[in-house]
Amino acid sequence: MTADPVPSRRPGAAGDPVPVHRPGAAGDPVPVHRPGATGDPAPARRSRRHDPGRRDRLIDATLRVIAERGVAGTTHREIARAADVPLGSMTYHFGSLDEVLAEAFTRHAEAAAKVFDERLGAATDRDGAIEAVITLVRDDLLGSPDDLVLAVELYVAAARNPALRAVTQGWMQRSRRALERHFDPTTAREVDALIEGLVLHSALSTDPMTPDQIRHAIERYLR
Amino acid sequence: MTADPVPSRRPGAAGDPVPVHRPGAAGDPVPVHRPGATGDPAPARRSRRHDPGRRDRLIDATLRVIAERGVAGTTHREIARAADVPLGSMTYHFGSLDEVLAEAFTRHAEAAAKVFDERLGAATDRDGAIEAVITLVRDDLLGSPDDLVLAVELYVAAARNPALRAVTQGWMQRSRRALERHFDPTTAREVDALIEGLVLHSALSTDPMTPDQIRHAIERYLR
DNA sequence: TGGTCATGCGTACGAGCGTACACATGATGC
DNA sequence: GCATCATGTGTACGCTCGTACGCATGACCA
Repeated sequence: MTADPVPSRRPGAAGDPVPVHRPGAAGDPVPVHRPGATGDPAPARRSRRHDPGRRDRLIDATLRVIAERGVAGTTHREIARAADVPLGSMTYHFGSLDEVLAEAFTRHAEAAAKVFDERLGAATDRDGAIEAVITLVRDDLLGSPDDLVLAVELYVAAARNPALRAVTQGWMQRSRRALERHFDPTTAREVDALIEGLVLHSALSTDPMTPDQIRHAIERYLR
Repeated sequence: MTADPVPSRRPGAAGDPVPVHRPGAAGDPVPVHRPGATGDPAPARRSRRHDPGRRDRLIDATLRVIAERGVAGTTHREIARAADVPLGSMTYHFGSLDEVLAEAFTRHAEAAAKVFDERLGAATDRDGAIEAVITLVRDDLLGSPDDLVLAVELYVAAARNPALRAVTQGWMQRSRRALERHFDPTTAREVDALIEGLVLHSALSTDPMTPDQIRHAIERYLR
């Protein structure tokens, strides 16, 4: 865990997006993966060269590992195992573990913000916006426990790592901005905080709030 | 990080509270500590036997380390260094690192709940209770950033560790109970969540809420 | 005061980590 | 079809971790 200078070596020194590799065949999902039905011993020697989209799959795998084992349990080896790629592939695609984490969290925050935008963008009046907020919390946020764990993990990681703090900031800003399309800035900020609290409490409570209770809390505040 | 069976060896096998050691001299704070003003080389050989209260100081040191480096950066060695005791002392007083963490968090939650009780216990009517909540959030929770970090760290640790989850549960329950002395259960729960969200947002925002904004949010909800 | 033994400490071990880097590999240009 | 060399992998290194355990130490009893 070091966020020092020098993003590390890596082939494509100057800023090209994907590490290197040429265009090649079209990017079908999961190019090779598990051999199919082989005996357990002898892990087999698969041709795995030229796998475009591997970097993306690595980030997906990272999010899965974080949700399952927490940031503390997220290692190069664990991610590589989850994505079924060799360990060396990690240092090839990413300069450091911090870089992987930051990119994974960025992607997650991006996706979450998108849901926020969509839900609230569909509303045309204030009542619709209130319904949208309720749906958002009840179905999207509380509906996927993995996302919830990811959020908490992101919070605590952000408390320590400035690069991640920027991600958290951006996320918060975007959700607040979405709320401001329907409510005044003060209300937006307060509702945002309320949502945060409701989600967190529900996530950690053995006696989680019911959908009706969620609805009640939000309506009480907004009406 | 293993929470398996067998709490480990340790001298006082059957359940005695403090590890072992006889009564001895009265428990003054910080029995020995740093030599005073010695040259850096040669760490000196201090007599350190018979140090009652060391276990307590280790837990205090643990909380300091967690606040400073996070749960992930909290190791036997780091705690021992912070408390200025030898590494071996850790395994002598605690069966495992998990045990240290659980005990530290329990103490922290206990202290936090006490503040909650005191603030709300002093209130005699509903308006007083609302003022108490505002003071609590503004001065006690947001006033000490360390506590705030500890809270978030506890949350994420609890998501993974069942023993810690009990601590979090107890804490939440106690703060809600305190609120219920002045508000109906539904309101109590919702206010509790609101507080959580306000604190979290303020903690992570580069643009933290002002005391007035805190007051506004709570009053809006409760009046 | 001197012997005894519970108390507390120094040190070492095996495991797992992030990262570096030499080399195998197979797509590309002739 | 073959030589070439960028692309991707296997492996090893140095480090820190949690934990175990043999032995030094000094408080207590006679």
